[in-house]
Amino acid sequence: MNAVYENGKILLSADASIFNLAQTLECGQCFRWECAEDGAWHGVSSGKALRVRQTEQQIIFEGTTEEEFQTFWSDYFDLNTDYERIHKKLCERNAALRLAAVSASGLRILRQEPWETLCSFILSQNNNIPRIKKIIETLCSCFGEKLPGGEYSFPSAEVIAELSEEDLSPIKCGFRSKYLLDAAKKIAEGKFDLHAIEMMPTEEARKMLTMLRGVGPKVAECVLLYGFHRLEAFPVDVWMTRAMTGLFPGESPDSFGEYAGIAQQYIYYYSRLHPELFSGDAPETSTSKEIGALS
DNA sequence: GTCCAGGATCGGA
DNA sequence: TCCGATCATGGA
Repeated sequence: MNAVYENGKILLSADASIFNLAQTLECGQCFRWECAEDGAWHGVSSGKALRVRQTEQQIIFEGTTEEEFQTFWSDYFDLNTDYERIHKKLCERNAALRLAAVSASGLRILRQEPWETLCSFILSQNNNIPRIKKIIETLCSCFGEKLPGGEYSFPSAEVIAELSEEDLSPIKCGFRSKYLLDAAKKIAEGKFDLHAIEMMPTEEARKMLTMLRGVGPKVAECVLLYGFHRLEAFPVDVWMTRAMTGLFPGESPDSFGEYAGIAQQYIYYYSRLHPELFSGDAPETSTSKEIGALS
């Protein structure tokens, strides 16, 4: 993708069918992006704040520099991966996956910071997205560092490791606080090397992550996919279970191949877009008939 | 009041 | 190995 620097902004030529901000930032992979009334998205990652918005032909990045864009945001938004090719490949699998894929063709898997991703998905268990976002926002404003623009960074493992359950009570994360503290202490004390996951085969990385308390199969898959960009990871939550039953009856999650994680995001996005189709007592609609006709 | 949410853990069958 | 209860919290 072609990016030019102009008047303090980065202008990236991109069609929404290839890079769609709303699809990317609202698909449940990240929790620190908010859309303002003017349509611009505001977010923070690795202690850097950004405003970004989408027009007909462009993605416009503001509040960053050319240097920071090239060395950080370009990687964060995974601009060097050819999603057009992957999307096409997944569309060829079958009609059900094509249905999901076309609903989210501009979705990209962000390359998020592993520690923040681990914490976020520990906090996600048995919880809903609006509340997860609220908890993380409060965690950052209470214990993160204030950035020049007034935003807060995500607190490091070392900072959280020094806290008690009582210290964490304002963030109202309930029973998850002990999991958060346990992970922070193990990592801060060097008993768990999160950085080492980067070099591990995915299967070994899975086992390693689930050794942390509060990290089961689902959370581990999310950390692998969103924090370590293992595109073969395939998280299954209650939404995915319903969507799999409806769209891919009898099929195993590991039948989706090397880009299973992206397929999973298409399916997840599609199921959230049409919750009525997978609720069990769905009324008969043209789309549900279409789904029924697939199998 | 009940049910549910990007689940994991625990004890008992 | 499998299954159900339980875990905080808040919105629907």
